[in-house]
Amino acid sequence: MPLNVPQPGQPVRGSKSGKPIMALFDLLGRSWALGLIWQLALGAKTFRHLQESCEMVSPTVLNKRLKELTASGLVTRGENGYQLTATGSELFLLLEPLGTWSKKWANGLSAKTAGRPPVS
Amino acid sequence: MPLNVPQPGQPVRGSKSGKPIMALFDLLGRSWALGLIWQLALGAKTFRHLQESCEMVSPTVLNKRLKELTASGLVTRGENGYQLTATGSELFLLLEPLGTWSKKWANGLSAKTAGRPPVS
DNA sequence: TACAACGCTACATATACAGTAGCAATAAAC
DNA sequence: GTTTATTGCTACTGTATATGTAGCGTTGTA
Repeated sequence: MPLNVPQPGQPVRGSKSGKPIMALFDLLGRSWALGLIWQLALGAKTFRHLQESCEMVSPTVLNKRLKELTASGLVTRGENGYQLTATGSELFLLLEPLGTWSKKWANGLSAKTAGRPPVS
Repeated sequence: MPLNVPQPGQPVRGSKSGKPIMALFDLLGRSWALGLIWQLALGAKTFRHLQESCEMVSPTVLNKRLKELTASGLVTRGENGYQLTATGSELFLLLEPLGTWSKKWANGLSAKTAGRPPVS
């Protein structure tokens, strides 16, 4: 079972060039990768706890993602389970603004689809 | 062919709650979604031009992603082809920092794997 | 020695994506 | 008016990726 972690410098899914941003997008563009980082940012969690907080993730994929994220230096394994590395936390800081943005986005969308006025 | 666009408020892949951030992660965590936004941020492009700049995307998926992103209000179709909406550009602004971060990340990784010192 | 929690692995099934071919529509050129 | 070119797709097949469920081996606890 090859791990096939997208690594900057070599071709990745969606790019022959291997530009870092493409490698990153490949890594993050896999099911539950972003969600995992989000969950782990809340604190260290065990494998089973991650399964619970991510209700719909299969152990197969969870294990795969964790290995990939570990190989990419974003996640590590401490005493309390899996947790973000310094690099991982750094990435999370960049992702964090998406949280509030997504709420605005949600309001705008529901306003369109349901005819409700947007909440500012 | 149902479109199945992740929409905040209803269950999405990876979350029964339908929290906006989860819907967003579902949307962005599909192959080429992030890459497309990145490409379109450089300017409006036609379907074929997108195919070229995204060398490894199949027309099937490209069409699907474009429809999803359009339904999500991030992309629209103008005279010069597909382009980001105001909302889409807003999202891109949040994603942009990932570009420079990914380079640092790449350096850190190659330093580990190849024994080279990290470039600061 | 029973029990419970943990970190997985195995397997079957379903969904998503890649890769290639080609069609219908539009436009311009001959 | 019929070639030729470009565009925006759709259809189809094969492969990769993800889900869903069951359960094994290990570790700790009582």
